[in-house]
Amino acid sequence: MDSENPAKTVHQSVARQIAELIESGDFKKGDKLPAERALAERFKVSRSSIREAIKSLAQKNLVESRRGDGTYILADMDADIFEAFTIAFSDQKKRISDIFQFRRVIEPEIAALAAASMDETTLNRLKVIVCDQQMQAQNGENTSDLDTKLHLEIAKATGNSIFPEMMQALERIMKESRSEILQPPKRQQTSIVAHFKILEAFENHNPAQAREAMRRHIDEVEEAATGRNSTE
Amino acid sequence: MDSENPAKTVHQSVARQIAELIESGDFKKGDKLPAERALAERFKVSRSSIREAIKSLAQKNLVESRRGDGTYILADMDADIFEAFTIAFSDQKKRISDIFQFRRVIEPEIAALAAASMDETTLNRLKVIVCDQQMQAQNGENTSDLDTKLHLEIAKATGNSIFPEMMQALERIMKESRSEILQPPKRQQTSIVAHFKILEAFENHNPAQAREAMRRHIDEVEEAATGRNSTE
DNA sequence: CAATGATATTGGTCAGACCAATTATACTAA
DNA sequence: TTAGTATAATTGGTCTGACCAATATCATTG
Repeated sequence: MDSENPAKTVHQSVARQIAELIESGDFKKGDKLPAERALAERFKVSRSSIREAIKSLAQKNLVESRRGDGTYILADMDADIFEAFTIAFSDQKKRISDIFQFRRVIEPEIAALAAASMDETTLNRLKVIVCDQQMQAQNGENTSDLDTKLHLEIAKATGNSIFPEMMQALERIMKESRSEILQPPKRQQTSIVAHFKILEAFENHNPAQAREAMRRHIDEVEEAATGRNSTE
Repeated sequence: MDSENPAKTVHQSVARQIAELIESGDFKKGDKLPAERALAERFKVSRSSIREAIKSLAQKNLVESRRGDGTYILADMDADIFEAFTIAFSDQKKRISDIFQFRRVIEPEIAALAAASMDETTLNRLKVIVCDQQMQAQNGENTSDLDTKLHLEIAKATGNSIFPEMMQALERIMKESRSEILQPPKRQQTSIVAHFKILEAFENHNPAQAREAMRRHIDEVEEAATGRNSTE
């Protein structure tokens, strides 16, 4: 990944060297790092560069500086360091969880409202979408577009134009957060099963059932998105 | 969250100021930030501090520095969310009943989330707002601005920035859609009483209570707005 | 032994200089 | 005129060395 690249700036190089020192066990969690001036001499660079390097590490929550005291190592750099260096977007992670919290609030209610005012033609349209999805999935294609479309159509089914428009806004936000979750086939199938359950609730004109089915669906999707591996 | 803390270092303060500049629209996405030397002069701090501030913003993927070129604004995440909702909402005028249906779905949940994560300083801020509202009402003034502010602050208290951004966008379309509902004094008082009940739920850290209090409040407001009596 | 106060050490900030990459400008040649 | 090129100006990256402010250390004192 990034363990072998030129490190085009000095502080990047230093940050990596410090991380390696920690990783190699020379320094461990809770220890105090050498003073900035000492590190500067040791690495033959200026104190500014040391400071910039430390700042990078601090931003990733790997170390913490205390004025007048020293800089301390927060994390044990086994798996942690890999995570910190590859993720590098703790804000992005927060954003994604925010999005799902929002969806968890809004979408079950949307499903309930849709169930309450569901008519046959609308239901048929939804069925077509899910069936297409099922077929695409069987062909190994990516079904995320249809997934988006389904959620949007459900929002439209509420009869309240605010809901679909909000869904589209949400879609835009998710795209910009570039989470772009590549669903493995198994996840896609799980998702489709959930969709059928939601359709079932619609067919029954049962808002409570729809709400619950959608809630579970969102939870499942979040689980898949937030990285709970998806190994097979 | 972090909008109100001392900023105990210079670069933290500067980073926040720059972030605010971006948020306020003085600088927008894709723009080039002023040169470090210019920023240093503008904020009356050394270039080192500017650099440290920019470094923390860069780590959050808010800006990106290119040597020999400049520092560019990648995104203001919250502005993106607000924009997405604004675009989605601003198509046409919404029916008032749709707006209230939407609020009935979203705001009780927001209140519940806020109650769950309520801290004392936030609660105090809310109390100040409602108290001001009470006083203004007694003077016969219109309190709708404070009302808006309260609902927004509650959304912020969830800690999820999507909610407040959405509320602001919603506020905009409400302003467009409604013909300036002049709340009669009696209605204002009813509203304020409801606000106090919501605060009570917050004080108890009771999400269910907060949800229910907000739900009733929205219903009352809708009743007033859609003209359902408000007789005396 | 506990409280106190001087001193040393540390991270934070500042100033000014130079380096290196990029852009903008002016000039030359086709 | 236009294309290409050398040159200057601007920008972020690095360095140096100094001082500030918070903290820790330790000798002094009661």
